[in-house]
Amino acid sequence: MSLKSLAESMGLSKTTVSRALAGYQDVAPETRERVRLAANKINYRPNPIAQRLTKGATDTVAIVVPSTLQRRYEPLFVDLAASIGSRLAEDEMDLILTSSRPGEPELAVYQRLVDGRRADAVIVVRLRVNDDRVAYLKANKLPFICFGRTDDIAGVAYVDGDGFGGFQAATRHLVSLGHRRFAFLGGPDGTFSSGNRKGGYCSALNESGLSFGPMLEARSDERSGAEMARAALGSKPTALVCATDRIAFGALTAVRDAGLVPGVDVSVIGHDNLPITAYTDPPLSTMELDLADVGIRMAEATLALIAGANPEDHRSIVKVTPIWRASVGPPPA
Amino acid sequence: MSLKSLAESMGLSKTTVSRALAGYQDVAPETRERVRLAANKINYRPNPIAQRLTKGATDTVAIVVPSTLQRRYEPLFVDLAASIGSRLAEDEMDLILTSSRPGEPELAVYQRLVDGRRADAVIVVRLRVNDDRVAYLKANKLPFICFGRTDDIAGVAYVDGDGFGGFQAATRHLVSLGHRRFAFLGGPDGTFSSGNRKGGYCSALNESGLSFGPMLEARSDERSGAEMARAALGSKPTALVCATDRIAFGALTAVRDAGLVPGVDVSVIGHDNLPITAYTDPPLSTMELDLADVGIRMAEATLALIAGANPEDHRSIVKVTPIWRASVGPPPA
DNA sequence: AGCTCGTCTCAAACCGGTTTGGATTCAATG
DNA sequence: CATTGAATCCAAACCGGTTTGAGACGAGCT
Repeated sequence: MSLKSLAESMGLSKTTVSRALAGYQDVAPETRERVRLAANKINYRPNPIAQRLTKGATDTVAIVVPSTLQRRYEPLFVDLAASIGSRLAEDEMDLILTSSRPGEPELAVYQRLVDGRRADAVIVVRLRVNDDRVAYLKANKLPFICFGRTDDIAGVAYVDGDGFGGFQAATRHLVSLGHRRFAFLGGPDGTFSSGNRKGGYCSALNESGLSFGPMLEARSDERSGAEMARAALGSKPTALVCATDRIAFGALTAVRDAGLVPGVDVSVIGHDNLPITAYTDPPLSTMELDLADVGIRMAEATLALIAGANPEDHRSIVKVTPIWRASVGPPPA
Repeated sequence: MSLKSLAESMGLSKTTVSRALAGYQDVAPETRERVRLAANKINYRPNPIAQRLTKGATDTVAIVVPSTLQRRYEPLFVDLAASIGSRLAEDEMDLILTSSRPGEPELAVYQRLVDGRRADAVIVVRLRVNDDRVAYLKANKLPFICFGRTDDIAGVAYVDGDGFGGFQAATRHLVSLGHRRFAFLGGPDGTFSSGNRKGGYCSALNESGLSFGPMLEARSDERSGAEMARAALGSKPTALVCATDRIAFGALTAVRDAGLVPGVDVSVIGHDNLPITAYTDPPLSTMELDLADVGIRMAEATLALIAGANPEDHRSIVKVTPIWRASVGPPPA
């Protein structure tokens, strides 16, 4: 079971057995092979805890579930986490999932991670424009990587979807279909992604000389989507560009409630390509970001950071692809 | 930083400092207090890895993301995991998220956990009637707890939603509304939860002397829900009882595609109370299971198991509450 | 004074690995 | 034959804690 007992049973020292298994050259090839066979036979695996103690590392990366006051519901979070985790596992690293206790501020989780020395690096999601978590981690020199960007990106590594490009392309397409009156329904004010998506939206309207129309911001759930849509419909837009699918779901409801037909009277597009988008009435246009790809990139960047890489060398922007469905059509005549 | 340096800086031995912080009585009260203050001042935290090494435990619980060949999308998984994790954190335990690598059988993940000695206990979700993971964990004596039940529950601990009770109550209600022709759209054949829900459905129909109607089983996603509904509509049911919300979403689409009005011509009910259910057209009736509660129960059971408790003493069934919305109404005249 | 007992403290061993710095053996070299 | 050096192997130290077993000291008792 233990290195010691294995060594004793072979009449060798712990040192030799350890080095044999690690493949060092200063062990006779014949001995190396003998040790390997014996280790294999009893299915020996070095105790990871002991290895970590000597290495002085935890071989662990933490990902923090964003806390929301309400229900946490983050449908795509697992996809991302699972992808990160399975890439990390290839390097014998564990991914731990941490979340704030009820009522506890989110930053407290990061504090626990820092001074409990429970992880070699942290993954931060749902970035805000001005993010205290980023500042805290930077100050405490714990390597971290963001899913999403933030305002002060000096010295930070990130992987992000190209929200700007996605929303720009989508909005251009709506313009080309003939839409002239738009509204943007965004996520929470401070989140970077929502601002970024809004940027792409504005940019496309700008180049066509069209006015931005109402640009609202609230929570990124269905309820808030419905409320924003209700407010926006006052200015008779023919297209609602929504920062997330959940907002778009709410918008669909509001459009119907106003006696209008989504996809005919008012076009709606979201972002995330949740599986259900293909099954709403009408099916929702949306944008897709390959989270498996994002996860792998994040995991690899994390490994590099732990190895001492410069965070600024580990940034990437992943393409966002619009998916057109019946919730978008030409504006009514 | 380390116990040793703290001890030296105070002119005490490691032993005394360690015992003082642990609150042993054989340290002079005055010394104990002095040590506590000094430790506090430099914000000392014992290195968890070192503690684990002596304790011979990993202080870690693993939860395995169920692998599906397709996209993993498990919208409520995070809610459960976050709840488990935050309860475990209160006892200084970490929750690690593991998932199979692409193409790897799910059981391999459990094997890695067992012989890599990376966790003190495992959480198993998405139980199958006949579950090789359960058998494997039992055989290898790694404590585990299931979210859901399985066929051979001897020696296993579980927390599960009362799918039987929920579907029974819901079906009774449909009967009382006047429905007489039903269909059940289930999840994958081998999953316990789907079978259990079907059981509740059958039981309610049985007691009213009604026939079960078509009972289908396939994947629990929207697409498969649509296909099953299409097939079931052949026998002109007035109510579709669906094992999950995602199946129900697909069913709503199929009903509309057949030129029928959901909630008027055909009632539909799902299970999970995904946030979007309140925003479909019509809003979807569903059933709710309090996952925060489930998570806490599971975490506490896990802690007990690790402490050596008998698994069979740690089983609970959590209430499932139907939520009635416009997708359910009386049958057409 | 000699003994016992309680109180407080600490050196050393241990957990299970890795790494350092020899030690031993033997063949090749001068 | 003495030296050098390569090839092997290993004892001991280390990572940072916890626990065991014992020692030092003073008070209380005979």
